[in-house]
Amino acid sequence: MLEAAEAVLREEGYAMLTSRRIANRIGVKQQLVFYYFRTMDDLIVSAFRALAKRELERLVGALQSEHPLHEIWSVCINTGDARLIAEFMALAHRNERLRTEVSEHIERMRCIHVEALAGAAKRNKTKKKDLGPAALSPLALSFLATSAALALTRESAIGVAMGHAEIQDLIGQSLAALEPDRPAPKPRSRSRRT
Amino acid sequence: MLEAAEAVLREEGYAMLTSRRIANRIGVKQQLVFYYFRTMDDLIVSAFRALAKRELERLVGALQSEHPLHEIWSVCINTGDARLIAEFMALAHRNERLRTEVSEHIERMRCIHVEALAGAAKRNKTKKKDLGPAALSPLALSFLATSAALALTRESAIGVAMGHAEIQDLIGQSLAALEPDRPAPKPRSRSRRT
DNA sequence: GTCTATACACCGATAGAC
DNA sequence: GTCTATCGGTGTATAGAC
Repeated sequence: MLEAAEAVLREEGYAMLTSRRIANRIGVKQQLVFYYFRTMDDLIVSAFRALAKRELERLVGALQSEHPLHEIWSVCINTGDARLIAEFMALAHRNERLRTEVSEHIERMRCIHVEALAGAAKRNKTKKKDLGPAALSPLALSFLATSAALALTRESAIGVAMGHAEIQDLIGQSLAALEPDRPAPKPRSRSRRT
Repeated sequence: MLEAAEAVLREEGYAMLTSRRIANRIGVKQQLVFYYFRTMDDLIVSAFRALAKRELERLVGALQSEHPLHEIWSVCINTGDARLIAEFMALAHRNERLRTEVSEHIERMRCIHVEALAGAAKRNKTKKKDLGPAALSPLALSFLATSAALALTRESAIGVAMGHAEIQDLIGQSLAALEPDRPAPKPRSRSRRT
């Protein structure tokens, strides 16, 4: 049922997140939604909690990989699509409980990023001067990287690509500098400049 | 009328952007909305166009100031609040005409940013090595700065501040490096770390 | 231009049978 | 747990008088 809610949110937007549509999607009656969730607000908060839990699990999974920084970036850039995030953000502005959930989730994720970056920096105290733009504090780096990842997915979703290739290259180089035991340097297909 | 629509969008979200609410706000009957705009979709597109025009005018105004880069950053960071942007982004995912308007607006703004940064870089070819993280291509710099500005306002709107002070410092230093004829180096009030 | 009147669909939520 | 029945409210949109 939360899956159905998430699908409606992603595909049709929060204005269409109604008890009837959710019920239809799983083949039950509309009133049953109010048996499991007292109000639509409760449902929304639960749906976000499920999404946040999933994302957190992906992130801790990435931490245990051989190249955690590369994995974390992959999680950021392949995050549940931009539409869903946009819907939850818009909802969070007017739903106090959701707002709290979202901000706590962001802070939790950022803490994990910072720890991973700090760990990589410690393992990497040799020749600091070759890091280039990656020579920032873990906190600043985490913020910039997640901002860029969100902007990349958001703009891709609406058909903007200007500068994306440059940013992908930049991130790739920074990752290689921070986590040098290279995991297959795949050749980059240069997307067109706009 | 477009002002009323924007106010509803900002304050109540796109689900509440109805002909009745807009009409109420300006003291007319609901049906009059459909006299000026054939459908609600038309109204939404017109409302975004008005916002985009306003933003563009602010930006070209900033270009003519004495410290264009500092002014442009000020425009980015004081952009129409995060809620409104979130609503238009969510709408753009399911409204083809709005999607086109939004992506064209983003590209237009980015082009202007790039030109301003390229101009500053040309005026600034002395000692490139002190630029720090600001020694990136104009395109990459523009992308990172706007991403960061959006993330700062978005997170502030929902009560997240982790890392914001660091990023503001970083931007401030980069601006000072790129546009050194200093415009009153105001002392930064250090916000609490979270 | 602005209004009245109106059609018709959908919404959240409750009460109560099975 | 899932259903039927039902409430009052709100939505987009059209037709037509003034």
